[in-house]
Amino acid sequence: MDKTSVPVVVFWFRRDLRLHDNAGLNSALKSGLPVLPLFIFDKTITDELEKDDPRISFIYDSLAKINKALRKTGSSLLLMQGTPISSFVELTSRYQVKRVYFNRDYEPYAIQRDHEIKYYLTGKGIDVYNYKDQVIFEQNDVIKNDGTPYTIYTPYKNKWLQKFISQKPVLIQDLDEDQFFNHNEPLPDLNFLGFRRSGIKVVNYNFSVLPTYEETRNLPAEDSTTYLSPHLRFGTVSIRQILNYLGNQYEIFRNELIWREFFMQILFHFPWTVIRNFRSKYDGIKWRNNEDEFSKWCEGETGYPMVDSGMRQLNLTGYMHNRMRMITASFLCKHLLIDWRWGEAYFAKKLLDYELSSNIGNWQWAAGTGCDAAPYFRIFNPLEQQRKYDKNYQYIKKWIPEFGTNKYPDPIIQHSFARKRALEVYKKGIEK
DNA sequence: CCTGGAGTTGTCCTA
DNA sequence: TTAGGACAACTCCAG
Repeated sequence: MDKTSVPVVVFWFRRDLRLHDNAGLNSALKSGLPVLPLFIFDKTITDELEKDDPRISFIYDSLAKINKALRKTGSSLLLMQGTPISSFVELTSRYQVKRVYFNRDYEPYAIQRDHEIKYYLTGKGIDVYNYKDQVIFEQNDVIKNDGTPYTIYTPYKNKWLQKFISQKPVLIQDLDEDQFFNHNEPLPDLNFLGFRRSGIKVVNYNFSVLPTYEETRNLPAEDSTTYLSPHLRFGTVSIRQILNYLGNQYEIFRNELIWREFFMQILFHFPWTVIRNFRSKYDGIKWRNNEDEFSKWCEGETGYPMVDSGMRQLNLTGYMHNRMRMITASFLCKHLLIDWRWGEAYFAKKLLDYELSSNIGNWQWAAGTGCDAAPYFRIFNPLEQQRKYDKNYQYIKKWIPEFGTNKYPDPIIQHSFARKRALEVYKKGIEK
């Protein structure tokens, strides 16, 4: 194919699937050259997923929306498939690419990928520009006075807020629609790309629950969470716009957004925690790792309704209420003594909002191995949690239709026995 | 360098 | 019925 004669700059969409308030895209549009919008279905990632993974469907739908808006400007999205490097080899052979723009991503794989792409492009004389977009504060923006990263949430949050409040209000920029590259690339359909549509759907986020969020956020039956997380994961919303919208209200909810950035900077500074305990002190724990018990946990067949209901919500919808995530995770690590990495991997496969940094951080928290983690002797009692947070069995009955009949299994383990055993195994694991 | 206060989300037992 | 301490001491962080 002949190289088009028009010089272009490329904006590479990754986890920022929106046209509005997109830092890298806005800068590309100001470059003075027409912007070619690009998305790559990265084989290294998608080959590990099921063909009908609901997250692929969501990405595709988000891209289709972007494409529809681009069509009105006389442009369209270029969708490629393969490894990022092979895609850029092809792209630079087809277009006169002058610059490539993208937003920064802090996961170990992404850092490595972006490094390689930048090396390849700059070698061809193409300039690469990247931007902070998915967080308010990244990397070393919020660090201690001695220059090292925080590992405890509360002081991190205090510094985060101090910086956030003292910075100038963020201006949300309008999109310059005349600056897109004029072309007409048809968007291939999902099946053509080798995927199938999933029955599981990402729902829209809902801020109408915020006024009661503080009182009801721990009651899974109330369903009073925002469902914002998958949108933050894939960047269909802008974190700046959300914080602008919140203002000084809804402090408890805002804290959750700060947790997100806390764990992102933990992963950035301590990438090895993806596979290793944050605190090596806990490396000696002898996990039982019983496969039969693990699959019962996965399927929601442990006989503990407060565990099983959460797992079934996850399996059926791709969501799990936050309170249930804590209970199911604690049960796996403490009651069953199964390595947190097994649970982490299962959540990674199933959660629509799966975010490496939060998943690792929170699983290590539940296991007691993480930074700022729950003390190991803090063992959730699923019955106590039910009395506190689902006392009318509303949530349980919603997700376990056979609850209360003889079809529902007996508990696979007795609580007081499991509790004692966990205390012993942990204690032994941390002995010097 | 030293010091003291604090640390997301619990549970169980005893008085 | 309810309040308080034990769980086990440790590390982090600011002054």
